[in-house]
Amino acid sequence: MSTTTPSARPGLTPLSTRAKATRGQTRTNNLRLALQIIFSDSPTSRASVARASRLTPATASDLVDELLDLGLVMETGTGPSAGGKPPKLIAPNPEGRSIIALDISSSLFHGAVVDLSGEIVTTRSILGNTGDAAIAVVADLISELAVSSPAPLLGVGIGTPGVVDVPAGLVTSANLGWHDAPVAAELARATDAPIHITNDAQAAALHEYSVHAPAVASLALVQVGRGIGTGHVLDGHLFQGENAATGEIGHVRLDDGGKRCSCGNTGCLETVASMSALLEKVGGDQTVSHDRIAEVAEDPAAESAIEAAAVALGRGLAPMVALFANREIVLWGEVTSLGETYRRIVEREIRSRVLPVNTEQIQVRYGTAGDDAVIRGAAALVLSSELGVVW
Amino acid sequence: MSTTTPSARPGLTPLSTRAKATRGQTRTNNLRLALQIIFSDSPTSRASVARASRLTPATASDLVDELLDLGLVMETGTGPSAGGKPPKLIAPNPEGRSIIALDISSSLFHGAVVDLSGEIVTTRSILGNTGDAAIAVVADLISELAVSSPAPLLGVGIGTPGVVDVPAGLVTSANLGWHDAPVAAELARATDAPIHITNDAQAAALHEYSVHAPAVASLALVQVGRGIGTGHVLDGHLFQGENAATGEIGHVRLDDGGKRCSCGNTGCLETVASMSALLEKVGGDQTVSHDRIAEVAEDPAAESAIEAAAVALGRGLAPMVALFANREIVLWGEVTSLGETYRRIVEREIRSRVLPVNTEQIQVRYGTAGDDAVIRGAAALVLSSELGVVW
DNA sequence: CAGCTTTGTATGTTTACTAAACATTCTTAC
DNA sequence: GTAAGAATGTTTAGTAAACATACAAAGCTG
Repeated sequence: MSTTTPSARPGLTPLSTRAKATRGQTRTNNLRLALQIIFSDSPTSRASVARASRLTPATASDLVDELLDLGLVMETGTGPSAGGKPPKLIAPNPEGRSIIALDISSSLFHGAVVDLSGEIVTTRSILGNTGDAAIAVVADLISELAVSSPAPLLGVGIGTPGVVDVPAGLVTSANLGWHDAPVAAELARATDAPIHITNDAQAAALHEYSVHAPAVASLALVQVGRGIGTGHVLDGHLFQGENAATGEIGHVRLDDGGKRCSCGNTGCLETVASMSALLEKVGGDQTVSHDRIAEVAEDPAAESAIEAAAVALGRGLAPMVALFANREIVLWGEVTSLGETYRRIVEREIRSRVLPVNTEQIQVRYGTAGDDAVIRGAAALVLSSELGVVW
Repeated sequence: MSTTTPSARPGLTPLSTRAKATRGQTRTNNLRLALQIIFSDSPTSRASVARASRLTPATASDLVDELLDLGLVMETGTGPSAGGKPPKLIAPNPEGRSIIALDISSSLFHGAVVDLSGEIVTTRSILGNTGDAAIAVVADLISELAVSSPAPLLGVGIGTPGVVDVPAGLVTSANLGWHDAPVAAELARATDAPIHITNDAQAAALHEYSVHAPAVASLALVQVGRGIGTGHVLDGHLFQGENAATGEIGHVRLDDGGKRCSCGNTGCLETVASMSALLEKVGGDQTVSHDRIAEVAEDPAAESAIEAAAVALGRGLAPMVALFANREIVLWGEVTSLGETYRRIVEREIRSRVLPVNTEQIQVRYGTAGDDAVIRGAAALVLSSELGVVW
C-alpha cells in the first residue's frame, strides 16, 4: 500500500476512500476506458486499445468484444497493415444508443435526438411555458423525441437556467417560475430513461470541454447574455458544488448603491456587465440577440459603453481567477458577438487585478460552439454520466 | 455497464476514465477503506469493519490481517460482548509510522514528529532564513526530527507560504525569497521519505477538514493575518488547481486607487482587510499577533476600523461564496482573536452581497485549531497522500 | 519463399472478493 | 448449569477478471 499510485493529474487530491472496490468496478472502469479510447481514436483496433490502455491484448480484446455485444461499438472493416496482419477496425456505433438532449434556457424550448457519435439526428422546438405547465411541455417534448429515436435511449439530458439541486432533482429558476420544482421526479413519469439535469452554463462548459479534451483539463465558461453565470470543469470533473448553486457570479454585488437587479438586490455584476445592461446603456432595440449585439459592436457611439461592460466583467472575473487559478476562460453567449476589442479589454482587466502568477498562463477566448452548446453539453452530460466517456 | 454506480456524493462528477484498473488497485482501495474505518471508529473489530465497508467478513478479516502485518494497526485487547463472542479490538498503531510535519510560514520554522494517531510526539523550532539558506535550514530541521523519530517515516509534509507547483515540486514565496525554488528536489537529498508540500492555508484547511470530516465534506478556510489566502476542500478533495495558485484572493484588486500592497499592485483586498491593514489604521504596535489583535478587539476606539475590515473581508469573500457555493467558511489566523462582533459583520456582509440561495446555508465561524493547524494539516496531507486516510 | 511483424485468440495462472459452513466464545433463558 | 442463541472470526471452495504465455493468422520485406 505504500507504493501509492499518484492521481493521474494534480489539482484535486482525494483525501480518503469512501466505498469498497470490487472486480465488477474494475471491469466497469476498464470497459469505460476501452470505450473512451475507441471514441477518441476512432477507428482503432483491439491491439491499439491494448497499447493505449496498457492492458494486455487478451483483456483489451475481451473488453472490445463486450462493447460489441452491448452494441456500443462496431467493426467497420479492415485497416491498412502496419507490416503484419491488418487490424479489424473498431469504431463507435452511432446507432447503438440515442440521447435526448434539451435546452430550456430560452423562451423556445429546444430538443434534439443525438446519436453516439455526437451527431444531432432530429431537432424539435416548442414554445416554452412557466411553472407546472413548463414541466408538462418538457415532458411532451421528451415523449415526441423518444418516438423518433432510432435506437435504445441512453438517457435524457437537460440544460436549464437557474440553480439545480442534482441529488434531489430540484430546479429553481426565476425565468421558469420554478422554486425547488421536482423536475426530475415529474419527468421520470414520462420516460424510463435516466434523467440528468444541469445548469445551462455548466452544460455549455461541458460541451466546450468535450471539444478540447484531453488537451485542456480544466476550464471556466462564462456565459454573458441577459444574465451572467459560470460553469466549471476542474481537472476533468464537472463542478456542481454541494447545493449546486455554483457559478452564480452574476448576482454578486460589486458596488454599494448601483442599479436595481432582477434578483431584487442592487449593484450586481449583471447590472453593469450583462448584455442587457449594455443595451440599456446604448439605447435602441433592447432585445438581447447575437444580431443586436453585433450591431452594437459596430456602432462607434457604443464604444465607451462596451469598454465599461468589459471592464466590469474583468473586475467581476478577477476573484474567480484568483480562486480557481483558471487557465482557460471561455466567454460564451450573446457576448461572443462583441468581437476582439471587448475580449482584449476583459483579459487586460483580469490581468491587472490578479497576481501575475495567476495570470501568466490565462487565456480568455470566445466559445467555439454556437447556440447548440447547451444541447450538446446536455448530451455530453448523459454520455459521461452513463458511459463515462467524453466525445 | 449501464447500471453505473453513481458517485457516493454529488459535487464532482468525473467525466471520463483515464487509467486502467487492476486487482491490485482494488486491494489497495479496500485496504485504505478498512484503514479509514479503523481510524474513524477506533477501537473497532473485524466484524465492524466488514459491516462498515460492506465487504464480507472473510475479506475484511484478511484486510485487517494485512494492515496488522504492515504495522499500521494493532490489536488492543478484547472488547465487551454484544451478546456473543467478544471482539478482538483493532486500533491504529501510533508507533507504526512517524510523520515529519513542518510549518515554515513564520520567521521561526516549526517542525514536529507526529505519530499515526495524530499526536505530536516531538517538536523543534529553528530560526528561519531566506533563499537557498532557507532550504538548508529546512533540510536540517528534517534531519534532526528524523533522528528522533521512533518509527519508520511515512513521509514529510510541509506547509509553506506562497504558491506551490505540486507536480514540479517548485515553491514561489516572497517572504522566503523563493521563485520557483526546487524545494522538493533539494529536500529529497536529505531524506528518502516522500515529500509533500502545500500552501499554509491549504494545510490549515486540511486540518480543519480532518477535525470535522466526515460530517463536513467541503469547506473554505480563510486565513487572515499579515496577508489573506484561502484553502479549499471540495467534496472530500483538496483543491490545488492546475498551477496551484488557488486561493490567492488577498491580492485581488477591489478598488482602483487604494493603498499600495506588498505585491506591488494597489487596492488589493489585503490592503483593507488583513490584520496588518487593521493595525496600520489603529496605530500603536504594528506586530500582527494574537495578543495584539485581542488588544485591538477590546479597544473601543478601534471599533470603526474593525467594522471596516470586516466589511472589506465580506466583500472580498462574496465572489468565493457565489462561485463555490460554500457552506462552511472558516476564518483562521490572527483574525480569530477579533471575536464575535467581527465575525457577525463578515457573515452579514457576505449575505448581503450574494444570492439567498447561496447564503441560506452558510456558516461563518472561527477555526477550531490553534497555531499548530499548519503543522497538523501538513501531517494530514502526508497521511492522506500515503495511506488515503483522514484522521 | 523465408523470415519477420502485427493482430488477435486460446489456454492456463494468479489475485482477491464472495458464499457458505463452521468453530469459538460469550449472553440469556429456563 | 445447561441448552439455545448470537456475535465474532476463520476455513474452504468458488468465481470473476486481469495476466502470462504460446500460438495461429495474415500480411510485408528482402
